[in-house]
Amino acid sequence: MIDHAPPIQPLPKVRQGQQLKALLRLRELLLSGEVAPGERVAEIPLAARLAVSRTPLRLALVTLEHEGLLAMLPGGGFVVRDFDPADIADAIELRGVLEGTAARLAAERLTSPKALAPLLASVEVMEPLVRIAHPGLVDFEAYVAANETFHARLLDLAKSPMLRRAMEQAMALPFASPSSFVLTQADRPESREILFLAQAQHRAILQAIERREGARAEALAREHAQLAKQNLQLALGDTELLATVPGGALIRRDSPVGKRRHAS
Amino acid sequence: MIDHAPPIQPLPKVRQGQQLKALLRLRELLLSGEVAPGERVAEIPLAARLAVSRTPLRLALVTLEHEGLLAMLPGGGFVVRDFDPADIADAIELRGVLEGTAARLAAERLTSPKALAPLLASVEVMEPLVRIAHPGLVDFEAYVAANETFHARLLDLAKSPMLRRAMEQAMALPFASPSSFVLTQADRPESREILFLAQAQHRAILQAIERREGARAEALAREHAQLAKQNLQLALGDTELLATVPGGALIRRDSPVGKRRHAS
DNA sequence: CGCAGGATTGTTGTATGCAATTTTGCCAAA
DNA sequence: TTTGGCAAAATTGCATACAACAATCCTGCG
Repeated sequence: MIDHAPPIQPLPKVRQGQQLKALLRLRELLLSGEVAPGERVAEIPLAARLAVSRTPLRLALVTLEHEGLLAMLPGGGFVVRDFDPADIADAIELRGVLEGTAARLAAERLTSPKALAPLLASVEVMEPLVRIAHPGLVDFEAYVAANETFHARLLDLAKSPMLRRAMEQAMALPFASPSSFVLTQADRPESREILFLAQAQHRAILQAIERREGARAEALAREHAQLAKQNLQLALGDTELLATVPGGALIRRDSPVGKRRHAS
Repeated sequence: MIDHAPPIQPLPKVRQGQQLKALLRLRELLLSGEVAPGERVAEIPLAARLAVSRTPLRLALVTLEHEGLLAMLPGGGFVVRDFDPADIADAIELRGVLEGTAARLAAERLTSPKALAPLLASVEVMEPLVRIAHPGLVDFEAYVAANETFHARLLDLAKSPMLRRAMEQAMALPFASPSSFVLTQADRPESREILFLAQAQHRAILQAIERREGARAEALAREHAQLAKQNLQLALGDTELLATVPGGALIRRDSPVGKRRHAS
């Protein structure tokens, strides 16, 4: 029994020690909005807050700048970035393009139908969860997990370290992640229908890859991402909903009631 | 006077001082191969060589890791990465996909024909340079400059900061840059023909955007990138040629004599 | 002679002190 | 009241010292 395709180059992109602590805690602070967008990130108090010294903190700052959550200031130092709805939409569009490419490459580079087993497995996990006839509430947690697995396996099938890098970079912004807006419809009555549509697309993508129909696979994966964009539009109208999405605190809605800009 | 404009738009992604010096010099050392692929990067001697201290050097190391030129080691520290032909091909493919998206967005988001002026200007600069009837040698330097301008203006027209980010990341690998393999054909007799073809694609992309034919613009931009892939194949067979391309020292050819591994 | 254990050396990760530059606050002058 | 400039304060950037960790080599024992 062979675990499927191992990574070609096991690159340990993982920091360790204080630097990792700073990175994780600060990222959490940013995504939760505890350190607000527009706010200048002061190193010394932040280092104290994170219980690390300035040196590893500074490394983490540079990393987060590359991830896109921070921006450099002309005079030095960093600010917390924010994103307007157009940015979010473009981020999702971009993910769609990259996933489309992954799907196409998966189709073009498929060697044996057996290689599709992991992808198929994730699809089959989701299948019963989205059945419209299925009684009770949707198990969103299980769906999200399987959904992310699906997208991860799809990326595996593309067999392209370069594409993987690009995808990781694109999904560093949390609201660009495949499942980011799934939970926004947890309470909506039509949620099951939407998930059913998404699942239909999953199956279609799988089929297209299996038949080596690269162009179709690409188009389907792109359209799949449009679903997220649609959910974004819904969420933008509902402040509470927006607060539940991962990086929701970073989304700037152009003055719904009044412009609020507070430092700390 | 709190008449603040909200935009944090102007992102000065520019380092300064010692950090910048370390970044530029080290990047140069990496691209030229003076610090060879596979080699572990020792901080202390390198700091001495670059005439900076370890602190700014370390920041530069993290940056270069994000750019993809370095990789972290499990025990700590960094190695110089290398890339096999399949990686290069995928990098070019990826650039094609992103530029295709830029072209499509440019078409979809075009407001006025006047906005095309900068793109048109760069096309017209190249026009006389590639005329087959044109006497004398091709002015490659001028062509490369105008070509890069073309691709930069195209990215402008997409009006998408997110796409810009992705593109910058993808082109951090120098051989993925639009002009990287142009110079490899400087001596070839058919160079003018190839450049003429490329220019025809430039014109076609411009026209498609002008007519707001997004799908066509995307397909053309993708095909345009295929030209670079073709030049890559040529360069892979010629060691001397490969040495002239920007990041050529980073390309690993599995065996000296014409061994080519098909990436599919 | 081989292997294991330990000391030693070299390297990276972290902390802190210092210098330089930017920002801020204040006061004076138009 | 506004503006210009100057000084003080705070913050970033840099350098170095120290600590922890890993690899290596030597030595002693089996």
